[in-house]
Amino acid sequence: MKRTPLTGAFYARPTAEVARRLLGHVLVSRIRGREVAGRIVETEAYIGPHDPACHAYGDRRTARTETLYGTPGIAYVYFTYGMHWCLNAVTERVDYPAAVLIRALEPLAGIELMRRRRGTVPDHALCAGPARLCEALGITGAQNGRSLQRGDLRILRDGRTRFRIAVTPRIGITTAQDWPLRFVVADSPWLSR
DNA sequence: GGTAGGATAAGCT
DNA sequence: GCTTATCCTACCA
Repeated sequence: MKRTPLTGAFYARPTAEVARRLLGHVLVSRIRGREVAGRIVETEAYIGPHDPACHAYGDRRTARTETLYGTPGIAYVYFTYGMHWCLNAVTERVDYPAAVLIRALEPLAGIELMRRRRGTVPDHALCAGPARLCEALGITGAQNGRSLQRGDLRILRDGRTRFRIAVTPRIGITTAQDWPLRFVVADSPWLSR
């Protein structure tokens, strides 16, 4: 079955809606010609200048956050805690800084390569966390600002699977801790926690 | 099963 | 100097 990329219009909508609707679709990495793929099972929304947990809170437009202000459907990849990369899909409209953090995948293809990249971890931890999935897929700052519709990183439509969605507060943040903006495939064994 | 502490650097005040 | 959209290991139960 042929899968096609989610279009720019898919991302040009309210961020929480994009976060919810990304669940079940497939993230494919073809970095350095090697294909690795997983189904998105956990996301979080970071919604613009009025969201205290968003990097662009207060409309802080800097070299780092510039990508968040870009075209919906590009990747925002940032570096944190001195050693980890995290992947987002930019949403809404140009000049409005919002994105969806991809927090966990169900591994679908290239699992041997994921194991080599991740080292000695059980399979359920291969892509269970935003930095873990970036390591498993080979994602770094080289992908920041790149389209998710073509090239090294793509998110492909897949509506075949049915599942229940659960909503919780976001993880690892210190402000706006009660905002229900984390979306998960309920009961998936591949979640970050 | 659980949690505390450390790694390690960009970006901010 | 302090914080951070994290992860791993060590240790305790």
